[in-house]
Amino acid sequence: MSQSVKNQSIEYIANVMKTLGDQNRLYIFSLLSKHELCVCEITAISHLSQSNVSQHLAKLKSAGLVKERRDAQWIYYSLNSQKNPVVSEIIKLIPEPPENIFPTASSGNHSTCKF
Amino acid sequence: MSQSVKNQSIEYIANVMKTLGDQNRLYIFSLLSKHELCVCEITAISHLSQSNVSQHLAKLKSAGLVKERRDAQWIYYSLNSQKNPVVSEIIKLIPEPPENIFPTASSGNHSTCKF
DNA sequence: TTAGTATATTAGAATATACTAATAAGGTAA
DNA sequence: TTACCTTATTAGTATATTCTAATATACTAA
Repeated sequence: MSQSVKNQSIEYIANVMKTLGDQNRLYIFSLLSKHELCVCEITAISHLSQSNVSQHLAKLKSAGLVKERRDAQWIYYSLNSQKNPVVSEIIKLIPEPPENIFPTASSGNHSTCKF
Repeated sequence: MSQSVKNQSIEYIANVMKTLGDQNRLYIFSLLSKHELCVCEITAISHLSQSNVSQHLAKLKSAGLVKERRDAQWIYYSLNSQKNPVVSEIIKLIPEPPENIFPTASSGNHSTCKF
């Protein structure tokens, strides 16, 4: 914890809590705590609609909790742990998703998104 | 951390986050992290209505975050740190309220609630 | 008992949220 | 270019939330 979490304003912490206070968003956050994932992978794992996943990711991003990286058609999301000290503290609070729900390396070549 | 926070279900953690994802409730939670307070004290410090404070406290209690203790007319609320391992983890995330907003011991004799 | 104080509950209005369906936008590859 | 894939955005609906105002409940003390 290089920069103290406690230096954040209560307004910001409340916004983080509100953002993660939705079951589906917290679940997406927990997925990203284990692996960087593209939107279609999250959509497949979560059984939410693509539109819904996209909207949840936008809120997570707006709260400074995730970052994105484009690779061809795919946009990969991951937690913003490096820049945001709150993220690593939150990770300690949430249960880890089972590893077997994630696509395997062999299935993840993205010739087409079949997840 | 005698009992691990990570053993809690993601549904429960989401509900805790949702409960604390309101600025006013998070503020009340932060007040209680420093002092046990009765409803009229919280009402005075927070500048919220008595009804509103009561409703927020009911939600905090329903989420297992606070407990109450009656003393004559007054009901004192405090954090449920002993029974709920999540509480002490959350405390680490939130900024501390300034000490000078709390009623002093001399003003707190409750001959009438003048806070 | 009655009056007064502290807290909880209810009803209702205004606002915010999550979701679906449809469409737009950005990129790839033939 | 066109067809296709991935992601984002928009509009609209259903539901949830926060707050105020009014009232009810619980306790104390005269």
